[in-house]
Amino acid sequence: MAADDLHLASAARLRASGQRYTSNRRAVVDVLAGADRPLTIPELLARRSLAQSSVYRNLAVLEDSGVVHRVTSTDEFARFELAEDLTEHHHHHLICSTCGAVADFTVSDGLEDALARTMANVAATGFRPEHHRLDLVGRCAACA
Amino acid sequence: MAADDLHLASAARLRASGQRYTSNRRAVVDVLAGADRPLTIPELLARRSLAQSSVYRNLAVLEDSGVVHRVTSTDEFARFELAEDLTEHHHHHLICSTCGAVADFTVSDGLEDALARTMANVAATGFRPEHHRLDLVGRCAACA
DNA sequence: ATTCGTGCAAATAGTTTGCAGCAGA
DNA sequence: TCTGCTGCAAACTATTTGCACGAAT
Repeated sequence: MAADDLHLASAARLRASGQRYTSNRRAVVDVLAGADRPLTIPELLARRSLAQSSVYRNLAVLEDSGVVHRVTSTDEFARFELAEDLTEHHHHHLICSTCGAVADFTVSDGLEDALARTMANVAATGFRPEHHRLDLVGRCAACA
Repeated sequence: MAADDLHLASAARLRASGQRYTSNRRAVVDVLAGADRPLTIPELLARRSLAQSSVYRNLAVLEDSGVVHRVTSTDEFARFELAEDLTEHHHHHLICSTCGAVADFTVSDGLEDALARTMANVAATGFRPEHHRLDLVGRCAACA
């Protein structure tokens, strides 16, 4: 997706939630769009000088509006990435069990289909699946 | 696995790490063995009256020794369960996106095989997979 | 006797929030 | 103008740690 379309789509989702697409929020989306993996707040602040509290607040707003997605790792930092339907890139995460680093990866369509079938089956138990989370946990190149 | 064998195996793993199997640690293993899902520290404390700091410290020791496993959800609480090779019950988690509740579930052997093949493929990239994590995120019965 | 575990209370750190000033509709 | 965003600093909360005492070898 082109950068302009991304911002247009982000603005639309915020507007749908009664929120504005301010320059700070645009900056957050920009930084996340330029990363090839989910970013922590310190990483985000290192790439764009913003008030920490505004970043926390804006990420919460962006998450509520479905523009960004929160990723959980093994360390104490929350990580954020753009929603998959904005990037049009369904992917999963490699998570380092030692340092908590997160990288993106994809799997075959066949496996994704199998996952989708599994989700449909579980729906019978009273649980309403929204999406799945397939992570590979192990040692990253730096920690191996 | 019988309760006695579980404690025997737990004691052996701790000893291998140069740690003792104290009554507090045994109590933690007991409580986790009696739960059908990962427990938070508050939940653990509610089931057995222990000092909070000891529970945190003992869970860290038990995790290092491979007796318990830490589970991450969407809320701010860490959750703990017995290691799969102690319970002999490979499973995955249903995670509520609203309240963070976690429940266990299993998938077909076919899907597990496909996951194993995927893990083998990713190994080529410099990442050394240790295990996979397949979670279904959605609304639990209480939050639906 | 010496090493390690325990429990209380204090410290730490990621995240959230109150508030006064500013900006956009 | 009026609502809501911003940024600073203070508050909040899960988790960690210092320390003195007790238990185990």
